[in-house]
Amino acid sequence: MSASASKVSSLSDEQIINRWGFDYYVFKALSAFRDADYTAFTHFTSIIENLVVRPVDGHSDMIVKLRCMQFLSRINNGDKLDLTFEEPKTPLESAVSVLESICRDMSVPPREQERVKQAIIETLIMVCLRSGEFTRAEEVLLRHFSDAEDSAGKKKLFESLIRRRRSSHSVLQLSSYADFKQDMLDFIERLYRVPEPFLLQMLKRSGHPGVSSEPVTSSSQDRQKTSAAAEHHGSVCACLSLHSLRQVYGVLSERYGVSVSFTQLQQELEEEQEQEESPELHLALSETPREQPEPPYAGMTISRLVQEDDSQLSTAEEEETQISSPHRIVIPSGPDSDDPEVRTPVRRSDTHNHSSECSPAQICTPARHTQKHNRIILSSDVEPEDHATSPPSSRRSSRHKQQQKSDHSESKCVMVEDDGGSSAQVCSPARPSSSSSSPAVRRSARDTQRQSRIVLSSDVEPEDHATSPPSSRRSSRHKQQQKSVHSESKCVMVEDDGGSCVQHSTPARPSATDTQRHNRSVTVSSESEDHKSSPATQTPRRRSSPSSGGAHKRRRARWQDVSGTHENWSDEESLFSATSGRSSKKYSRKMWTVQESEWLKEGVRRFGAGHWEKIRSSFPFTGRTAVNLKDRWRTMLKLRLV
DNA sequence: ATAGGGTTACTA
DNA sequence: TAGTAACCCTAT
Repeated sequence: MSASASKVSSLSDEQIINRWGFDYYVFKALSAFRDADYTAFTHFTSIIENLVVRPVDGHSDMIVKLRCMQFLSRINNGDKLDLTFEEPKTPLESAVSVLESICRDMSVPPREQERVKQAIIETLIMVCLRSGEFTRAEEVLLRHFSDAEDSAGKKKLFESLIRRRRSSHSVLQLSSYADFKQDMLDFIERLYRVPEPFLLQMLKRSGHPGVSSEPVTSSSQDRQKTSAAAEHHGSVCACLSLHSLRQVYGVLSERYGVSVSFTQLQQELEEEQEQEESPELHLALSETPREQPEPPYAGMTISRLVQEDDSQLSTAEEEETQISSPHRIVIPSGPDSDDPEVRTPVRRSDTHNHSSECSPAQICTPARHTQKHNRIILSSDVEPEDHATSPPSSRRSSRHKQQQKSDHSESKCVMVEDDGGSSAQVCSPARPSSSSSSPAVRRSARDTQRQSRIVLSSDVEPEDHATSPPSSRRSSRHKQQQKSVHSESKCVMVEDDGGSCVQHSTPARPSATDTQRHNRSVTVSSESEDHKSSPATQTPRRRSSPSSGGAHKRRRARWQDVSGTHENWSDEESLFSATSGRSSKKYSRKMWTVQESEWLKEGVRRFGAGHWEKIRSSFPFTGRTAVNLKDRWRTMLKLRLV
């Protein structure tokens, strides 16, 4: 098939299915929020967080959804002043940052943007006042409060309350935080109507009773049912009537502007069948391939988008299994189907994934169909997850010193990564100096994220505000760094049959497993954070400020109790969750990915070295500060990577 | 916000 | 324990 088809096939089953799950849980999270079931909302965002650490078929609308989730998470926790998503900001200040990101990527009328921002700021001030945090309220007032005339009155009022240290006033009682939350949700929903997720549509089509088709507004009970049903449905064998399929296709193609007719697809499938002798019907959506530039994030795995760590080392892991066992979904002809059951095993492509793609939102980020990337396989024999197959522990390939002449090979590596071939150039459009703009999906310092996990999974536990920054810890003076090292970064590329490449960059580590994988023609996804994080697991040691250490450890332990899988979390895990208290001083290193380095290079090329903040905000860096960028650039220079 | 020196985390 | 990338701190 066409190039698009090969792209499709380059997606792993996990990526595709995770995408479905992602869409579904975003949908659920919004429903829960709408229903004021904030506990459920937190649960769903938690699931999403977990999900996006895995490889996911990431499209630009995924970023939009993630931002919406981030925004709502911050809003949701906005009345808890002791939490932070990005230090040292309060949740609502973080919400403003996310809002700015959202507004950059989607066309939001300036007025609306201003209104929402103002609502957030006012609420924040009220929250501060109610909790007696007058100084903070004053800070916020001075820093953020609109100077618009129509808010002058409010400003005066707040000023007066602050001056008089009044934490109760009729104004403060007037608006409830719950209303505010719903207002923010309305804003998000007006901006971006999340389409019904593919999984729900399939469930509905399958004739499963009790599936609500309403968009985001149905009750959470309904949704619970749906969810249960979906689970039930998950690995069940099903048959899809051609009629149903046609219906679904009709709806979806219309909604998402797919111009290929069902019949065309069938023909294509037949041809394909002939060629492949596959027992399955392969409906590759041959929507006219769009040659336009791909959406900034298209083709990236979300793990890349979120973690950006994939290229550090390729652990490959479970991907091994997917080749041999494609997941297949077979949809039963539902009770409502009056068609004679057509058991033609069907393999078809995509539409589903796009179920969310071309939503009505006015996404400026070139959100486009990327149908080519996905396919749905409808057939029999379901093979439930083998992801469990855990990876070998030794993950890093041994250092291949001097393996490369240096520079050249490095840059090559960069080009190959990512199934979609999305490399550095795929960055979001440079936005001329929106300086204060908050980063895309960016999170705060690492260890705080770790904490936030805990907060998420076991209810807020505000503490260690006291954590005082360590006073100068300089003492033992290290020796001077030596110049040396030219060829530190190695790039080993492994290409599998599918053409996907693995690269091991920089600290190359033991690669026995890689070779094996290679030999076995395994698609090795570039994500890898999970395993690499083992070092992180070794609990950052030293450099602890005495005051924070205890609490920190406690929380860690607690988290580990809860999940037992802490090891598998990346440093960058926390998308939506907040952390309580200020930073502890420990950190664990997060190596730079090739992708990030490429962004950096591109940024420097575009804006020049030294404009770190501008660069940072122009690319989807996550968890990187301008200083980080500067340091990385310094390292790259040292290593002559640029 | 950035530059540059110092420190820490992590690997071999 | 050395080497080093990533990170932190602080002066500007």
